[in-house]
Amino acid sequence: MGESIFDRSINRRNTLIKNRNILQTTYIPDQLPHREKEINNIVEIITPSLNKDKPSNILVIGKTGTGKTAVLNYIGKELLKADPEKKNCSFIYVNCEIVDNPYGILYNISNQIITDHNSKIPFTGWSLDRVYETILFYIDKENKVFIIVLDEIDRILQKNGDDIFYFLTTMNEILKESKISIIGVTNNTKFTELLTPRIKSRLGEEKVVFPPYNPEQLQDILRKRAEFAFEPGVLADDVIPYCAAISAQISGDARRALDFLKVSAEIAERNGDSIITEAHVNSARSKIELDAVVEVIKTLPAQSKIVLMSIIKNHESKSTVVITGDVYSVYKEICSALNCVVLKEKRVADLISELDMLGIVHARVKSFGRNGRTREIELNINKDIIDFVVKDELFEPLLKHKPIKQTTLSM
DNA sequence: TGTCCACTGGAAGGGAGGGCTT
DNA sequence: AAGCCCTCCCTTCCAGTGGACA
Repeated sequence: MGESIFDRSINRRNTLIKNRNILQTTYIPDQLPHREKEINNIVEIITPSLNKDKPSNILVIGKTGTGKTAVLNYIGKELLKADPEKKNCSFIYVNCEIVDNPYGILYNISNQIITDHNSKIPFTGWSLDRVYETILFYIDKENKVFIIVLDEIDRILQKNGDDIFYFLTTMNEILKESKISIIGVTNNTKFTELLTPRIKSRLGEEKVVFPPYNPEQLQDILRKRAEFAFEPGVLADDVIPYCAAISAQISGDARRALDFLKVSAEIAERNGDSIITEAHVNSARSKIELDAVVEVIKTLPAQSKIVLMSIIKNHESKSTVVITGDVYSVYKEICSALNCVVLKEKRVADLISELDMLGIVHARVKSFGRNGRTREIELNINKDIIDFVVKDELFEPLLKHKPIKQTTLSM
């Protein structure tokens, strides 16, 4: 057998991590430490469903990484244990971050209710009314309670208003045999304020708040996972406390803490180190931050990239503050150089707002008196990432264009 | 004190693109 | 094939506005 270029790499692999899966943020452990109270709370509210009685609707509120999704998935599993044949209740989970339009949500719900392949709802094409009627029919046919979890529920609200919630919460008035109960999950503490009154009272019959984890709790969580995930003795003593401390500082986010641990281990493995130390955590920290931004920028639509590029160019060429109008004029130039569609001012202004929301730029409204009221736009990414944007293949024609311009000028 | 700038922010609507229905 | 429907991206329209300046 000849030597392969993979040999060295394969020998080095998996020496520290025993079970990679456990460190994944999607992994649901058998126990969820420090969420007992919240679990009990929810369980108590939804227990009536096992007797076909309709539980109250619940709003679950808590920041990212406080275990909301994990708890709900866990409860879903347990509910199935209590009613294995789904005679009295069914648990339905929809992530509204992935499908954020009314049709998509109803489609998703229907997929989990309608088992008969021939009666499934198509993923597009029907009127919402028809989808709604069909779902209603199949729900009622089952004669049981449906618990519908809408994760990241604020996503829908942003784009579509709360009509869909009205649909869902009024279903019970039409249903004869079955009942549905909604569990809305959000990390926006002000979520209820954004709802119209008719929905507010219905959706928030009960509220369960998930507080952020404190450093000790985070340590606990990490230790439980580390025990199964790592080979014994590969973690330096201070690694877990350190991971816990920095994530507690940020927001008590267990997901992030876990990520620190996982990426630290991966970095150590790649370096061929036999022990994971605080230094690895530090590299992990910056790697995670960098990767997140790069990922966001990579997946930006072309027009957004051009707008971002316009902002970058403005900052390169101007020492004064950059405002919406400046960005737009550079934007127009770049578009014509790239030979692509030129959007109108309003749209570009909106794209700037989107970049702001993604945290790539800071754009705050400011009045310049006689010079009007507009946004003052600052970049919120470092030099390396700016380079990354500029080198995007989308902007290659920009480099080629220059010589051509020069020749036309000299003629 | 009022004016006026350069937009903002919200609403409404068009039209392309997906796909179902008859 | 013609007629629907929903979503996405975009344009058009417009009232509203914070603060420098006259």
